[in-house]
Amino acid sequence: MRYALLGLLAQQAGSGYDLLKRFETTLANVWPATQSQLYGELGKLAADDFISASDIGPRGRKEYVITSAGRDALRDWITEPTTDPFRSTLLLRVFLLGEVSPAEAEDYIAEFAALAASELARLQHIAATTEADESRAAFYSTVTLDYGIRYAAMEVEWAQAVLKAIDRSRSREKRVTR
Amino acid sequence: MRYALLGLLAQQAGSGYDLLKRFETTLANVWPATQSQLYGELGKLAADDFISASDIGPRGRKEYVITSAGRDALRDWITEPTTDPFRSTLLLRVFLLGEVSPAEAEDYIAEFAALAASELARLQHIAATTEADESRAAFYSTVTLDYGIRYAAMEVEWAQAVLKAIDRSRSREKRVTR
DNA sequence: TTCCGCATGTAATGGGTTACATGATTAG
DNA sequence: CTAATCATGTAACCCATTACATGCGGAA
Repeated sequence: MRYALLGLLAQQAGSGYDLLKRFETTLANVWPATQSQLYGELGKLAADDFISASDIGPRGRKEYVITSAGRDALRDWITEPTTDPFRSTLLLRVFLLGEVSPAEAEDYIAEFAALAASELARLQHIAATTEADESRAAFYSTVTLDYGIRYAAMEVEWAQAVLKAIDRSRSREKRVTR
Repeated sequence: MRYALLGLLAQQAGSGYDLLKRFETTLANVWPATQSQLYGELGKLAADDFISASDIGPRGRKEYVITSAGRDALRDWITEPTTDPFRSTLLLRVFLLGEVSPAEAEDYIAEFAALAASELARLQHIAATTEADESRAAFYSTVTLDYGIRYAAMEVEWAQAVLKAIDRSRSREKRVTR
């Protein structure tokens, strides 16, 4: 969260409220966070002198700006190698799908396929309705969107492959039982 | 975590230590957890009567068994629709890659591509060296592995596409500056 | 008898989620 | 005047990570 906010402030200064709005339309897709968390983290960033409240406006509005120490910290963080521990309730459920009836398992996968397909459509819609911009920030924004699209497409294909495999093993079982 | 343990116990009873071993070789790939967490959760599951210590052996070993309440809870949970909030430090970094120099950005993606490729190789090796088994549990285990392979392959392709796009925009910039 | 593996836990800390809580401005 | 939006925060709780802590049993 820390670096999500620092990154948004590096692109453009603003208040917590501003950041919240920008956050929701951009980073929330790759890094969900709540309003509580955002304000809390802003306080900590300010305490560490990575950002500073440059101005206080109406309603106690604080305009935050990134400091040079903040910029340095951000750049260091961005180029650190990524080690994302992978954790998925979907795969946890799938792994345990042998514990429910074959019919329920099939339903579960089918439901997931539909969900993934609608997510794919949603992202493709965004890609289609966003016009290109020359900035580097915009470039990397489309690149992250592309990741999402490939991901969703992969999930749809996988789910369909699983459904086919379930069908195959069902007809095999029938043959044996007969 | 709760249901990961319940699921393992549904497949086969055992001690915390047993579960830890089984966990490491199976579910840890989709749901990382530590030994601390495992023992803590076992205590809570026992307090909720989802599991019970059927026997106490040497060294204070407790043999846990799933109860019928536990089985019911597990089945209910497995068939609940999946809503995985997606959170990725990779994509957070990529989104902010405009904040570092183009050369650093390219390096970062190239490094990631290599990482993803080695992960893909690792998973394909597992798939190649695991012989098939007829059980339903084994079927869903290969299905989760297949997801991992498709995922890693997708990441490799995506990273390569990004590298190509970076190259294209670099040569475009050269042309303009000239 | 000594070491490895079995076997179980506790404590501190940090991040995230949910819910609660309050109040000022401005547009209509 | 009144409702929507701007704007900021606090508190309780849960989950996960890291580090620490202890001790028995069996095999060589």
